[in-house]
Amino acid sequence: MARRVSLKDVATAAGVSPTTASRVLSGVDRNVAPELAERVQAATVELGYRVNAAARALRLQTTGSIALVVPSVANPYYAELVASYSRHLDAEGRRVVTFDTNDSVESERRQLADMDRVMVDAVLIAPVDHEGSAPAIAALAATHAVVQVDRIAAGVDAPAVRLDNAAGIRLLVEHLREGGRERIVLVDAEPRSSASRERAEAFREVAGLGCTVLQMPTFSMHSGTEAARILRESADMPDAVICTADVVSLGLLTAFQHAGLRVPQDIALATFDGTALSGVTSPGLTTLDSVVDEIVRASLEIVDGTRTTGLLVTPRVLVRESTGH
Amino acid sequence: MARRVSLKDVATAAGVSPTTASRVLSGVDRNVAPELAERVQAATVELGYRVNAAARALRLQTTGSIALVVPSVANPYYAELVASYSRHLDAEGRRVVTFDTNDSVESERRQLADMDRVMVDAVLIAPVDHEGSAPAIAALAATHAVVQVDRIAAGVDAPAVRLDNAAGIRLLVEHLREGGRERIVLVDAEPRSSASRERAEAFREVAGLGCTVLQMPTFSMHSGTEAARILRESADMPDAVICTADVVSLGLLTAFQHAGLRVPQDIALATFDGTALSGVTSPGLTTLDSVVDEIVRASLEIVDGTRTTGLLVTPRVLVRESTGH
DNA sequence: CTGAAAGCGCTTACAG
DNA sequence: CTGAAAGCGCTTACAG
Repeated sequence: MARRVSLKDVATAAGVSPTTASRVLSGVDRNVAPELAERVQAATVELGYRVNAAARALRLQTTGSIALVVPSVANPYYAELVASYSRHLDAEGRRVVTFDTNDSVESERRQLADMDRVMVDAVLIAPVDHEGSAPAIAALAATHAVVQVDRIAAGVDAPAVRLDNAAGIRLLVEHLREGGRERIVLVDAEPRSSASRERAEAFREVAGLGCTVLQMPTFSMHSGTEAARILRESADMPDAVICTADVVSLGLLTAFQHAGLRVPQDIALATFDGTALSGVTSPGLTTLDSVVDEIVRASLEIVDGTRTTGLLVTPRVLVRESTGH
Repeated sequence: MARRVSLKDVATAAGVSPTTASRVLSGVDRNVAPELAERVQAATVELGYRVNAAARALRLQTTGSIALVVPSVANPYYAELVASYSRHLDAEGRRVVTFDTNDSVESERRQLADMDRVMVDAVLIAPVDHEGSAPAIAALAATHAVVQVDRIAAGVDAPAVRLDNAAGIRLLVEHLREGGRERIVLVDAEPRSSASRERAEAFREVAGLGCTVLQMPTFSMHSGTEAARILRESADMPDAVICTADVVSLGLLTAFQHAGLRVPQDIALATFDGTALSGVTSPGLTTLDSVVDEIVRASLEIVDGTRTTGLLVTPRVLVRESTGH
């Protein structure tokens, strides 16, 4: 790869000024003689010219790129979030660049501090830890356009778009009770995120005696199989489980089935994210319907300035076989 | 957000030249009087200065960022690939920006054409389609540093780092035969990628009568449950299945267990990627050991110029309970 | 040890 | 319709 071809090279080859070449290629100013335009196009192809992103961004003061910072792209919920942003932005020639904080406050801090090195117009972030994530996000928000998605960090002055987790818990508990389930366990991650905290609090309020919260280290299939083991070894098995991440539900389900437990006959299982995963297991999993598209839409409106306030999305239950009455 | 604070603002506030301010902040030239350095640091904090990525990249002609273009971050195999690149690059102050082509040649083409708009030093790509992906990748390779990872596109002149898929198939078939399995089915995606083709070809060569290939549209849990349904409805059930993606294996496993089939007693199951997923199911899945780290290491060496040729990684079998003899 | 000046590669207001 | 010139915000070779 020799020195990269610049716009000047193209202009020289086409026998026009860089101004004219730029006008042709950026497609902004259509007032160029057709013949010149053609020569510029030809030279572009001939030389294999590609615009320099840094120069363009420096001049335009905008990049068309948005950063999305999530705890784990391996979590299907966040994978679907990424995919939805891609779809929405692709359609208008913009793009999302994804950063995985690996569920680590330290990694998140490092990557946010490093955000200067990436050209983005805004940063969308799902904070790892309600308190621990706050300083780095607040610092970033002082100089960048920041929107909190799915979760919030304590006291950060940036709009937030997320699910009403407490309402979600109340809806699922209600649904399970209507099916006659009384001994419900909530399986969640350790309450580091705002979302986990809100759910645990709501669950403790609404669930009565015999309802407990089981907190696993992370959202993973492994947490699901571990939770299944713990539940089966406990003195009194619950008659229903709510898992707050589809990937955890999956681990629970395979472990239950491996142990010969029938879902929903022996134990009901409800999940939370509503990713595609929840619909393709056997049996299908009752879940809160996915709000990924609402989150994406509202957060992009904030980025684009057509919306100024955050949004708390109200959940709905999507009933499938796993909680069959 | 008012006008962004520039280096010049910091310099003015600190009463030094932009040259000196730059020397302090870029940390390159330590020959600055301690007192001046201190004033610059103070002004930086005071004003909330953050370097402009575009200006820096334009001047330095390098960004420290690498693009990784994968078919689906929702696939745990690619999620682990992303995570591994992040780990390796983070350690040296560089970063990976991830692009999801959504298993679509059209989306891949669009995003590669759009790569000009993102500042990256190199592009690592796992092509969606052996033939269909070739033109866009070849065009990109003419102007960018490109490395093909995990898969290749036909006739593209860019180094490739990937698993020896044929060898992997041969090893797994051999392992299953040693356990007395004779009627083996290979469950793979439609042979659009180079990897799927290599596997199908190797399987047809090594597997005998009664061994068939079942090709599903995509790598997903849903493909796994569908495959299970198809196999159970077929006239003669196999006694072993090789799934070429862990996420497909997972779908198969839950569907088998839901149907009351025991793994491995009734049917053996081997998988391919060796992601964390394969180790946390019940039973654990026999798999090829993960080669993600080898792929990451070699591909980064190529990017950094300490390696010039591609690499075909030789697989190893990791035996777990799902193929128990 | 410090700073004035050049230049990375674009785009666009301005003059013609 | 076209082009010369300015300037986006940095970094560094050069001169002092």
